[in-house]
Amino acid sequence: MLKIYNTLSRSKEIFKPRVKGKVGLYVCGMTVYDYCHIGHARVMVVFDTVARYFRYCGYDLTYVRNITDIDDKIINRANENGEDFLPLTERFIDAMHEDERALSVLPPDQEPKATQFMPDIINMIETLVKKELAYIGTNGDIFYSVSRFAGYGKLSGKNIEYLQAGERVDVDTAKKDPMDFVLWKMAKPDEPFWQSPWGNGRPGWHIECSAMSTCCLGNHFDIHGGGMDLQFPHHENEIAQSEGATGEKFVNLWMHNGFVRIDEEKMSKSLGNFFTLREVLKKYKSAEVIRYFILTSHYRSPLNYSEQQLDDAGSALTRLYTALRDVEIKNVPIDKVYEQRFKEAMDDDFNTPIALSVLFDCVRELNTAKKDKKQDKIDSLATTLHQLAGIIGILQRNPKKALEAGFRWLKVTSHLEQEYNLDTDEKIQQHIDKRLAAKKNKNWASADKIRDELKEQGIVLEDVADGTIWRRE
RNA sequence: GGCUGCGUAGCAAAGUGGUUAUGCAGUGGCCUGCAAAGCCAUCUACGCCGGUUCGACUCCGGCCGCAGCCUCCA
Repeated sequence: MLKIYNTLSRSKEIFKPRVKGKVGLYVCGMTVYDYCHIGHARVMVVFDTVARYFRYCGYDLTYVRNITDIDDKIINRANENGEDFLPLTERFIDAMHEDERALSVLPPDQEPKATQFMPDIINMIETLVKKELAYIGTNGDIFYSVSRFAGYGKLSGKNIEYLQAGERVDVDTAKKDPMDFVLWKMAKPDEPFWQSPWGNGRPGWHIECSAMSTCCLGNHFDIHGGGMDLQFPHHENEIAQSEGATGEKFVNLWMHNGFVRIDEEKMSKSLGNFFTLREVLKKYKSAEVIRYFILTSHYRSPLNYSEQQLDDAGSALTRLYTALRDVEIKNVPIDKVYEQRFKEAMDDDFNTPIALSVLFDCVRELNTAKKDKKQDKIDSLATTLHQLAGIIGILQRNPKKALEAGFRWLKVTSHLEQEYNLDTDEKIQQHIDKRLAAKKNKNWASADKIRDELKEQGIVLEDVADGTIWRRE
C-alpha cells in the first residue's frame, strides 16, 4: 500500500489513482539557459525514482516533465551572449539530456516545451479573461486577479492578508493588487514574441505549466511535483489558473523535494553557490555516485553537498558492486523477504535510505552465502540485489568494469608514474602478471613492492583463488 | 511580521513509546605468505528544560539553534 506525502494536506496519504491502474505525473523541469546543477540533478533523480517505482508496482504511468524555453532569463542570457534565444535553449536542452543520461534518469514520456504550446496558453488566458479572473493592466500586460480566486494560498499555507508583497521587490504599478501575477507580457522592442489577442508578447512563467499539464494529462490529474521553492508562488498560481479556467479540481497530490545545500545554505543560481553536474564529474568518474548520494537522504529532507559525502557514496557503491563482481545474474525468482522489505520502504513515501539499507543487508547475506558456497542462495540473492537496485536506478553496470574504472578521478603524483605507465588495462595486467610470477617463486618482497607501488597509484589488488583482481580506488 | 520544516553517535542518514537501522570511518578477532575483499564482534546517539507514562530519542509544552518560503529559483 503506497503512501505519499501530499503538500496540500501536509500528511502522508494512501495513494489512490484517479483511474485504476493509471497514473498521470507532471513535474516542473528546467529553465534552459545554463547547465544543470546538483539541485536540478536531485529533481531529476527523485522523480525518476518515483516513476520507476510506479512502473515496478504495475501502474500505467504517464510521466510529463516540461521544459521552460522562453522567459526573461533566457532572453537576458541570449542578449549577453549576443545570440538568438533558440540556439541557446537548444544547446542547453541537449546538455540537459546528456546530464540526464549520465544520472541513469530515464526520459519522461512527454517533454513539452513552452514555445510549442502557445495556442493552448493563449486559449487559457482568454478563458481567464472571459471569466474575469484576469484583466489587462495599465501597461497592456495581462494579470491574474488573485483576490477573485477563492482558496488562493491553500497549497503553500499562506494567508494573503499576511503576505508582505513588495517588501523585497518593488510592486509593479500596472497591477490592481500587488499579489496579482502576470499571464501575458507585452514584448519590448527586439524581444521574441508571439501574436495574441492582446498584442505581441510572451507568456508569464506560471501559465505555461497550467496549459502544458492539462493538455498532456487532462484538466484533473494525479500528481504534480517539483522543488520546494516552486510551492509558492509557482504551484499556487498554477492551481489558481487551472482551476479558474477549467472549473475542475486540478491535481490530487502535490510532491515537493527538498533542496540541495552547500554549507547549510540553499544551492541556487541566484546565490551563485552551485556546482553543475559537469563540474562535479570532473572529480568523479561516474554520475552514479551522485545518484547514490541523492538517494541516501529522503527526498523531502535537505541534502548537504560535500565531497566527503560523494567519496562515501563511492565507497558504498564499491561494496555493492564487489558483492556482484564474481556472481552471475540468473533468471531465478528473487528473495521474497528482501523484496517485501524493499517494497515496504518505498511504499512509505519513497524512503530510499531504508531501501538502500535493505540492499546492504542483502549484500551481507550474499557474501556469507559465498563463503559457505551455497549456490542456490547465491543465485537468488545476487539476482535480488541486482533487480531491487535497478528499481532505484543503481548497480546496473558491469561490476568488474565499474570497479576497475573506480568512482573518483585520482590525481596521482607519484614518481612511479613514468616507470609503471598505467594508462591501459593491459599495462596494469602486465604488472600484475609480473607480481604473480614473483609470488610463485615465493619472492614476497618483490611481489609486495609491486602491490604497494600500484596502490600508490590508485590500483588496489586482491588475491583470489584463481588469480589476482584489481580495482581503482 | 506570517507560514513551513529541521536539530540522532567521528561523518552521513533512517526510524521507533520498551527489542541491532544502514553506509563510511575506528577498534578487536577469523581468513590471508603478508595484504585486499569478506565474515564475526565492538566503541561512539538521539539540542536544552519541564510534563504525560511503569517506561520517551520517540507524545505534549516551553526554550535555544539552523534552514526554507512570503521576489526569479529545482
